[in-house]
Amino acid sequence: MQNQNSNGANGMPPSEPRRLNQRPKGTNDILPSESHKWNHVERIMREVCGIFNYREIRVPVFEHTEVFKRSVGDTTDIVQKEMYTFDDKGGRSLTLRPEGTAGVVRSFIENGMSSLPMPVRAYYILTAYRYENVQKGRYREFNQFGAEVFGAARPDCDADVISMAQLLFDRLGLRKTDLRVNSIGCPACRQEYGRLLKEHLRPRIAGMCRDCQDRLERNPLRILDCKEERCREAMGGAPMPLDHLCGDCREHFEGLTAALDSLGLQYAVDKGIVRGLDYYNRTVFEFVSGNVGAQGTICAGGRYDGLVGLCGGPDTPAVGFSMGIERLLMEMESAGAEIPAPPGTLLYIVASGERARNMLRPLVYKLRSKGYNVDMDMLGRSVKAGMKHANRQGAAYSAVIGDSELDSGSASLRNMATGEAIGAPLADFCEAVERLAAEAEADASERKRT
RNA sequence: GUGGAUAUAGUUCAGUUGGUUAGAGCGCCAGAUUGUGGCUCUGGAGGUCGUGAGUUCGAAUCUCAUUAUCCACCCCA
Repeated sequence: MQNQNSNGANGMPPSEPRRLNQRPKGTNDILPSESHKWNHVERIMREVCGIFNYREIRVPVFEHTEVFKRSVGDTTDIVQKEMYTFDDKGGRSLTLRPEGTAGVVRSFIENGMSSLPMPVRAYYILTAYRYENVQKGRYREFNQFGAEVFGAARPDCDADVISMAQLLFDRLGLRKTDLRVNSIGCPACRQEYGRLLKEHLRPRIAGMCRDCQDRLERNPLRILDCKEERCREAMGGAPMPLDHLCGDCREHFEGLTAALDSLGLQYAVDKGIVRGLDYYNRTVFEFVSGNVGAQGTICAGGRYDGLVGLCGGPDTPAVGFSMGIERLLMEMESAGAEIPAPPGTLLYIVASGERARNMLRPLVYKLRSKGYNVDMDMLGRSVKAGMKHANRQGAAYSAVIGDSELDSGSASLRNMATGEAIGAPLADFCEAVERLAAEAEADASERKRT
């Protein structure tokens, strides 16, 4: 068969020119027109974390593959089929982080943080990577915000962590997030529970889906999470982890609910919540909302008392959560949460003629170095087109400065909202602009108060 | 890994039973008598119709493959 075109032949991946301007599947550009939303959300996260005495931790985008295998769990889908794993040129197996906790725990151990005064509180805002099929609220590169507390075993601490997530939602304007809590017990009660569950399932397993048949031996807890109708039916009357906790775990869970009650937090006990990562024990919780398509879980967390020890550190209790920022933003969008607009242009100057441009260049820079958002024409547009651009850019004020202003030594500052213009001698133009800025600020804070 | 839908300008979309030079709104650029925005009017730029093959005298339109996007399952934030 003849093929004169070397690009895009049958079965070939997209041709090179096409790849050059197409982002990889499951990645997103955060455009200049929307980055202020991210900045807003991240700013509030940092504020709330500050209030709760968390400090930011930044960990590498990639780790030794073992770090994730060990902590996330060898049998999980994440490790088995979703990790971006590669060998570097030195033959080391590295993996792009599929979540945040593993790297934080590694760092906690490596940097001897267990000898710091407890509890150690840390938060992170990072990207994570999972090779999955893309759908609404689920991407291959995604952003996570998370918080971890090390060294506090009491259930109050679980409630403390949950209350931080709640305050964050409040401050982001999310009123309708449902908190669900559960306990999946410790390894001891889980072993006992696993036996009971298998007993319940053995006579019914034949009628259940393939996945659940596999799960029976590998990870029976996951069967609780299955959405297949026939499996849910078979699970009717099945024992639930929460009903078969050991004494200590029971006490811990009661301590948690008591603490949540005392904080006045609304929650529902949901015996069906399990976690997809192996490291959790005892407390697990989720914040759920219905506006992100099928991906309703906006925040998920729980306790992972065994993880630090499992990764080679001293036994250290820990709790934490993480949330997907993309999902959070979708949720805010549909909840109509207010997101403040980015700061706009105070003054846009239309420069007419080379003489004016030369005079204005340092003037604009001087105003900018004082902190004012002042802009001038960069394209040599006509006065009319320049005004049009000032309007589109949302400038509060505009000024036209050309030969006649230079000759008369005076320009006028035009209020773009009202159309009125006030005179400003070029000799103290900066002072006039500063006065306008002060007024605009006063107006803004006035408006905020009412 | 599985299933469904979709792919035409920067963007949102039209495009008849296959027929000549593929259109519109918005956006962008420019103009509507001297150097002043928003409204209106006029003009302009911008498209190998996702890619590759096939059927046909002729394909944006029909067939197949492929890639991508969206949604759902699985799983998860």
